[in-house]
Amino acid sequence: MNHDLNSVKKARGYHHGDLRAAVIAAAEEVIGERGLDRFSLRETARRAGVSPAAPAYHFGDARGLLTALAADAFRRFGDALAAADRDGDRTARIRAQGMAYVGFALAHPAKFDLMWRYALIDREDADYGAAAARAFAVIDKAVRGEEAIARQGDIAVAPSIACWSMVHGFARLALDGAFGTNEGAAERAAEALLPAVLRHLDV
Amino acid sequence: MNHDLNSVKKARGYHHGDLRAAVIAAAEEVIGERGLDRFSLRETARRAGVSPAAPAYHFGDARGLLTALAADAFRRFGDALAAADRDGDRTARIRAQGMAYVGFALAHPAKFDLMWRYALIDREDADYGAAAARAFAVIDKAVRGEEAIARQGDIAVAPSIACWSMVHGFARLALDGAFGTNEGAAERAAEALLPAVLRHLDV
DNA sequence: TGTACATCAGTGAACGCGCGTTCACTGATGTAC
DNA sequence: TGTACATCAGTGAACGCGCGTTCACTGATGTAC
Repeated sequence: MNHDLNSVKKARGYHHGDLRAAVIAAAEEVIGERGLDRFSLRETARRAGVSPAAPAYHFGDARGLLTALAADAFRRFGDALAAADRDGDRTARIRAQGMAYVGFALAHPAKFDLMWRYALIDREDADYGAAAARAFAVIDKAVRGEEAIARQGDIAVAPSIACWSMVHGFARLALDGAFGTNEGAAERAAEALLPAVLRHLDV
Repeated sequence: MNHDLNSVKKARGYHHGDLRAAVIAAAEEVIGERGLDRFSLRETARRAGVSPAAPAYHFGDARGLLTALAADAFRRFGDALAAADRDGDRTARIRAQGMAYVGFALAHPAKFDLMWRYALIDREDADYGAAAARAFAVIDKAVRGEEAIARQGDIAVAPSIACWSMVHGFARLALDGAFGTNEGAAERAAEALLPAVLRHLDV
């Protein structure tokens, strides 16, 4: 267990062991602490304990690193949505997923920012695109159901987009302080307001 | 007519005439062309034809300028929402306003970004806060109606938040390329998809 | 099992950049008498 | 109406900063024989 951490700590010198993963983790730490707008590749390298040029070997440039991190974030996001899609009637499933959507955004604000900040990432990246598409597929499956998707295709996607829009908008507004800027205000708003808000979604 | 432009062009030298407005306009131009992430105070000063230190006289620092610009943007945004709130039944009014909401975001993407990017602005600024609050009040009035607001207060604000969340989320997703990244894809999505999406809002 | 050599995965110094802000200054304007 | 003087609204050079990237290099590892 904890193989990664050990290899990271021990294998000092020219060969790090798993620098790629270590740099991703460091980048996550940096944007988590300083916010996405103050991300820096040099600071990330510093935290990973390597020279400023080291990340380039694995990611090419800063954009490449952030794209990899965004893809990773989208995968975890999709997993969180899928995990929330448990048994129950359709309405309950959709609401549970909506709560999970907003919950992820509030728990990982900088990551959530990054996932959508196209100025900083390579939106043509296949890995990123696949992870993002999969997350939406999880929503679409809960809202329309697999048979309906197979039967209707993309034509009748409006209900899923409506659901997506509502939870995405709520999450963004909460993160952007629309429901208060005090410590924990967003979380309290999500708890107090989101269930009532989701009742106005008719799909 | 066109007094501003003339005074700007003629009054070269130590006294500009209306540098405050000129700097705001230049900043708007900069973020419109380069995107909010590449805003720069020096570039703004360059475009306004003044020294890099000039904006400080009116705005203190870069954050002060962006805050003033964001407040300005929120005022116009509120105006656009209010202008869309014409006669018709309640549902039609709400939908018209939703279209106006998304329309503004797509027409002024950088401004819309700025309005919510509080890493860059002073969220405690009274002018900004008032302009933002007024925009939401316009939505709330259309969704709940004036008497209901007076009667219920903030307790029953959920329908308005639901509406706000849905249109805000749709706008952000469209801007962030969720409906396609080609030229005009966001606009086409708004036209083709948004009316159908708004039908799933039950307030 | 030992050795030569290619390749991998880094180092760290250096480059040039544009940035936000400061500072001492000064030309233009407005006001009091 | 004229003049002294305070205040306003800028100038422009300079400072120091951290940044992303490049470059020549080198130690560690893996492979072929």
